[in-house]
Amino acid sequence: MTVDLLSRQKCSDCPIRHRAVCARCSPSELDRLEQLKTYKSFKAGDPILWRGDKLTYVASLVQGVATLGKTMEDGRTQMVGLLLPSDFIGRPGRAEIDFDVVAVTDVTLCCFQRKPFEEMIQSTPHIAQRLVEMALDELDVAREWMLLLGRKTAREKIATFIHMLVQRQHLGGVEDTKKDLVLPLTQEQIANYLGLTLETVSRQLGAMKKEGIVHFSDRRHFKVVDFPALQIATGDDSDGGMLV
Amino acid sequence: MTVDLLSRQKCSDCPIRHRAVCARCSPSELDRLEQLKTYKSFKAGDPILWRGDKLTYVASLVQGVATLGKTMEDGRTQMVGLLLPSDFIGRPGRAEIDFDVVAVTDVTLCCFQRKPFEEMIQSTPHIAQRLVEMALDELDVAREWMLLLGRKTAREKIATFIHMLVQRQHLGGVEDTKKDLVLPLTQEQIANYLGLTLETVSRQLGAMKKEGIVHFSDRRHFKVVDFPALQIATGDDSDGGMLV
DNA sequence: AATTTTCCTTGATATAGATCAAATCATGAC
DNA sequence: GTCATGATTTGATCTATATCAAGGAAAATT
Repeated sequence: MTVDLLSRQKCSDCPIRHRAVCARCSPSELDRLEQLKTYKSFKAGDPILWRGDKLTYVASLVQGVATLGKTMEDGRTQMVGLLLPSDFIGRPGRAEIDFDVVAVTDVTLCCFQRKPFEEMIQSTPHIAQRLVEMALDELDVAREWMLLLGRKTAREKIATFIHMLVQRQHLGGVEDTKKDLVLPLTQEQIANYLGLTLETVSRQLGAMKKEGIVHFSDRRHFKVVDFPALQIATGDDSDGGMLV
Repeated sequence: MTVDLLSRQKCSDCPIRHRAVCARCSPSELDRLEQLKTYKSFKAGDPILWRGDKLTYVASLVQGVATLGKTMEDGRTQMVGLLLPSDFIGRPGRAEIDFDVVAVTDVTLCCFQRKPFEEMIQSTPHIAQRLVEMALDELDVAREWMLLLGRKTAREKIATFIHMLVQRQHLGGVEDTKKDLVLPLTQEQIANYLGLTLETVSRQLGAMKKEGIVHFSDRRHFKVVDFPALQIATGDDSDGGMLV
């Protein structure tokens, strides 16, 4: 799901009230949700959920970064999603997940017990509708990533990854182009996200620094210096997927 | 979404009544859906929807096979989904799709105008819930495919693809193992689905024939001779992703 | 400050799968 | 039945990326 930092700002407490389920909630519905709400914290590196875990709650990510990953028996791993603040974890109507959720940085979740949450959905169609939309958004992201994994070159993968970070971290203002962006993952994690090895990630990132497309102030903070070049390097249509 | 051929059999007319939205519909709700229903046919090779098309209807695939695909400017294409009978096309709450839907064989769709369909959802929460479940099912499939595209070898990809066809075409009975299965795609299409080239698909399929894992009676019909070997070749956990 | 650990870089080499090229095989059209 | 068109097979070669290996830089821990 796309982060909508603007709407998140409306609520310093819990973004779920604005983005995930509550955009059209009445005061009484918000009250009910408020009562279900609890918080959980995880340290960087902690597993949040393992594959096969029973899902006893659904949650909204309030702070930090987490990854969704799948691992094969021999250790090969593929990340299948990246969770940033305001993203939603959970499968209403499903008891289990079949991937791991891991905290990359310290993470705070705003949790709702699954059962009462599902009961609430039954009586509030607009929440169910919102959940359909969110699931479809995620599906679009997953499919975009399938194109990346199946057909893009290493360079295009890295460029697309950076481009995505820009999209998800910008508040929309042009001013923000000047601010440093956060690279929330190690290069090994990026590799697992892009279906590459860490060496290839290092080499490609190195090349993009040399070519003056991006600039790193330190390992975790960077700026896009040449945005048009970045966009071209993604291999995507320049129109960004909008209608012709 | 997984094909559920068993439930499809309950209705020779339109599978959507049983699978996609109507499992828990009351007679009056079914009547309303009946009134919205129209059929559309497409010839093999016809585009059903182009990227950027306005979605005026949602639909259930009644007959045939269709693919969801993304194409880059330079012609590289990646399939992001395969539609078999009883699968659902459409994005309630979304006006556009950002991939192409193409009929691989002759296709019959059972269509519902999007607007009235969405209005109906508003008043029937269980349909919305069903749609959430379907979207989450699709998401699981997409993520499984991300692992395949990002980390599996050519051999594992082909084996997984065959394995998936078996899963989706079997009615569940052991007897069916004896019957021939349909390979609905050309090798080029398989390549685009697996992020490979057609030559690699041909070579790997050839090898699996030689090794006696599969047997082709003709180009489009095959049997799995050595199912355990197939399963091992997929690279997946033998427990099939069930809980530990 | 020293030490350990984790992360990143760089080089040399190997290889799976892509690419290029040509037959051969089906299948439907006429 | 012949032709034409697309689908498949097979071989030779190439190349992007993986793999193996080692050193260096930053961050965390003592």
